[in-house]
Amino acid sequence: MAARVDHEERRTQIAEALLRIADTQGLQSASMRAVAAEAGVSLRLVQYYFTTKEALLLDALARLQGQLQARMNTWIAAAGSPPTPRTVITAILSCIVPTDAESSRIARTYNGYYTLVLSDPDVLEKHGAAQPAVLEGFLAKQIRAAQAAGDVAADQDPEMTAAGLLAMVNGLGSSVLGGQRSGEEALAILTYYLDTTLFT
Amino acid sequence: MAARVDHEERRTQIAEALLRIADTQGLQSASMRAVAAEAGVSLRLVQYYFTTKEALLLDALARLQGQLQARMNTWIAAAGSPPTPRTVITAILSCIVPTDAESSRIARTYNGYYTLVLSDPDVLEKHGAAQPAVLEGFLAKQIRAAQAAGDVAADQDPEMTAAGLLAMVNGLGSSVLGGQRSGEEALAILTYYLDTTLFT
DNA sequence: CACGACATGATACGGGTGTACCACGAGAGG
DNA sequence: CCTCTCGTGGTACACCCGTATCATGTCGTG
Repeated sequence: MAARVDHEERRTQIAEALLRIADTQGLQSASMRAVAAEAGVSLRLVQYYFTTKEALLLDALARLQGQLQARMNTWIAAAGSPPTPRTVITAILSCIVPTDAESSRIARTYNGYYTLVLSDPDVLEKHGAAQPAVLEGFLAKQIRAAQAAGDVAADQDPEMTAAGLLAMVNGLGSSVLGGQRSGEEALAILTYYLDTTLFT
Repeated sequence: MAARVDHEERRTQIAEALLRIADTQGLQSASMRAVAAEAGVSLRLVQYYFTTKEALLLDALARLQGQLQARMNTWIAAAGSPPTPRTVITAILSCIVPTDAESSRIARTYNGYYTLVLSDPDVLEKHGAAQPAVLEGFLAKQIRAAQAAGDVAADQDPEMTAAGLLAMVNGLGSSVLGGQRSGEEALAILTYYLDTTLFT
């Protein structure tokens, strides 16, 4: 009944099902059985390809991270060629705000993982990369470049500004997910800040 | 065995136990049984004073909101007399950032409720007040007053600025809870922004 | 051709969850 | 004094969870 099968393909299929459930019903609803049903396989198979639930969650998180990274690259590339620090900064921040289906999905799911980490910080250690810190560093570097190009006032501290900016985008995302405002409104608030007080 | 008893007192005792668990173990760990044990009463009593779990959650949320409101009032009062728009704005935003035990507790618990709302938006409707919107309005009013006092540049849009500011504080709180930085660092980022680019 | 590893199915186990039900003692109202 | 309601305890029910176990069919390999 069972020929040799591509493990990676199956793992992708199952992990994607997990992410789909996390998007539509929240990460807390992503039980082994629910994932199995969503992926169209038996519960046993989920256990077979990811021995434990934690392993499944960690694997799916890595994929989610990759998806966000890919989205950022796309947005940066689409922002203009050649890319200037200003367009890169705008692209990075704008592509996080949940304005379309994909960014909403990513934001929702990331939030689920965030809550998970809050209740069990060990997960964060088992999962190697500390993505927010490196993103923040990258953003700070771009701000510094923008200062060199004269697009940002020279007396702005790049690290402080990057941290504040990322926090703001994150908070805007939360408000959209919570239904307080639309994605477009959130994007408008971000753009207003960028054009009015960050860039000269 | 049971004399007539003060219902409100018992309800407070139980709801506070719920909030204590939400702080230390996360809202998802606040089961009926866990709350009963924490409050030192039997499971039956939790059912008796709050018929359903949803009612308990809603009641505790209202109390949490009251606590945050009280904290804000205290901080505003402590910020200086007479209060100027500038000190009020600084106080409101600073008292949200999780720098001490109480603000950490409030932030953590609010985040738990936020996640709950994401997976079941009906809860938000049953619970009347939309606190973020009114807080944002109040902040916008203070910014407008600060503009009149010459503390904020006149060409800043008060609503946009208030929304961005609140989002930033919210995002900073998340980063602290997630262990990305300390409360002091977050407060420093906020203060830097306030003193360097919001206030003249 | 046979054997052993791989892939899959069905199901059981122990535990946790919210809610419902039944019983019973103590005090208040007639 | 009797009765009835209030406060409380204990426990049962139905369901969901993650994980473990056993069985079985199919293939690649010797």
